[in-house]
Amino acid sequence: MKYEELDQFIKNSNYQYLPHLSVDCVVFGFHENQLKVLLMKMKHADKWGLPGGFVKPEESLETAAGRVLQERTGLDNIFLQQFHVFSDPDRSDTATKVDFLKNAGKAFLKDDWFLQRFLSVGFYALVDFSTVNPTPDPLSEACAWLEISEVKSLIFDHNHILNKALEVLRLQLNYQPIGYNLLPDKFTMPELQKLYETILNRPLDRRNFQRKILSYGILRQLKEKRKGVAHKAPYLYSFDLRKYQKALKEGLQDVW
Amino acid sequence: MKYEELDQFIKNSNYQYLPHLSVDCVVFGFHENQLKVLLMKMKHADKWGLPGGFVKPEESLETAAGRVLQERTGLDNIFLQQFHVFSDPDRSDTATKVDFLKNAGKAFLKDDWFLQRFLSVGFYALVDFSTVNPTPDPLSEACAWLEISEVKSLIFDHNHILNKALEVLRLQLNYQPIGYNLLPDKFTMPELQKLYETILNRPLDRRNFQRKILSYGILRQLKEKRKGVAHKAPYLYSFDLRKYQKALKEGLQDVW
DNA sequence: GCAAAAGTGTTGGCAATACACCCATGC
DNA sequence: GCATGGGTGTATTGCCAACACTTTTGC
Repeated sequence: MKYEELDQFIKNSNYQYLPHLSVDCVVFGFHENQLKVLLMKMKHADKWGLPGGFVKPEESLETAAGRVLQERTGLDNIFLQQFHVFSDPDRSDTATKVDFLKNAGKAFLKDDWFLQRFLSVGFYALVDFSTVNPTPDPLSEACAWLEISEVKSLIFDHNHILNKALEVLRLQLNYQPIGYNLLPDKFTMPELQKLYETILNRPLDRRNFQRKILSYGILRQLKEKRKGVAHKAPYLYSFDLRKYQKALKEGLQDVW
Repeated sequence: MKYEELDQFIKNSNYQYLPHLSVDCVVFGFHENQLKVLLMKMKHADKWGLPGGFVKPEESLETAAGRVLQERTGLDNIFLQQFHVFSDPDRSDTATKVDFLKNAGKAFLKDDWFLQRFLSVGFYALVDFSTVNPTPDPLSEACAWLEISEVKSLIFDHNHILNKALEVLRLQLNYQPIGYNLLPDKFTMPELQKLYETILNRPLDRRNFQRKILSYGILRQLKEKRKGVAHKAPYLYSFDLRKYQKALKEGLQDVW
């Protein structure tokens, strides 16, 4: 990433974006039976952080988050869900930011746009791992998928944001279908089960899982089977998108 | 409300508060078997709206919402839950605000603080109706409880905010206990049931309701009964606060 | 004694759990 | 042919929904 780009970014921020406000995205992907999250290696700081960005004067938060993720993944129409605003006045400590500017060899003013207090709106995104093209932004030097349990200390309160996203995701599993955004078009029942097990971090019974997930009526069993695999070939499934959307809207089940 | 107060408010806003950002609160109360919401009659506009306010430079959103509600209800330590950020660029149309300033007999500048675009963080609050002392703010001339189904057209996107709050409340009923914040310390089983029925807008079976709610283990049956009522005297109950809090944290039940 | 509200109990059906057997494939 | 993973079936359990009878109180 070129010096001029970062320079440009910092210089233009204060009139390109709304002050005090950012969006941070927890992008979940599923690969080799692991739940992964997209992280950025920050420049001039030996830390990783969530992909994030700022909000333009005419954008909704959803548009802003979508734009940020389009830039970081190359994907349009990502499944995005706002889940919490992080507004602790001390959430992004100034020291870290001052260090960043210093290490970047930049002079800074006491009321630099970049140094102001930020509230951040957390979004989580579910994406098909295989279609993502991770791309760093002006503030970061690398961009990569990390396995959830291997994520160490992140910048600012990003660990907190990530944990909250996971918590919300697990909760939503109870009343929303999941998988359409995380899996390829065709997938097998064991793959879908692994996804659930990975998110819940707990094994599920094969047979009961199948019965339950089929009872939601959102799956279509295809005629084909997965080819070229060891052992018995599993059937391929795809989501019945209409019924899936309906389930998303109306919820899967109610207690009351 | 005196002219000077509104004048003062508008003049001071731009350095007292963060720009572009507001909080709006949907305050639910329960009275005479009805679900009520606290609304404000806006000055110089023949419309009602949600109690709201702005965020000071050193406040978290939760602190800001708590402060606003303390002023509007007289209560401290209100049960507050942030539920969504409303960020449509057109959510608060400028025309309405210009009208407001005109009707208030105020000159206004094109880049008036008050006329800028606002994102609003929605909070919902659950309060004990009987302890609230509704108090207008500088922008409103009255403050009153309205029955949910009798709420007409509100200012800006406040109907949308209210509906979203209701939706979230109904959803949370499925995995969180409710009632501690909405009912007096002692209450009867039929009263608690009416609360649930009112929120869900649907009748429930007496006997099944009792079994289910008791199975959560968050209620304590008291020795006393409600006195001075017609017909058979119902038992009084109170929440076991420790178990109630535990249920709030851990959730009532999981599908997976 | 009658109406209205509240306390308590029973039953049938469905759904979640736990578990077992058979089938296909690679080595 | 054996280990591994996948497809399918069943029996038991427990919970939920529907429903009935009894008790208390005011009039």
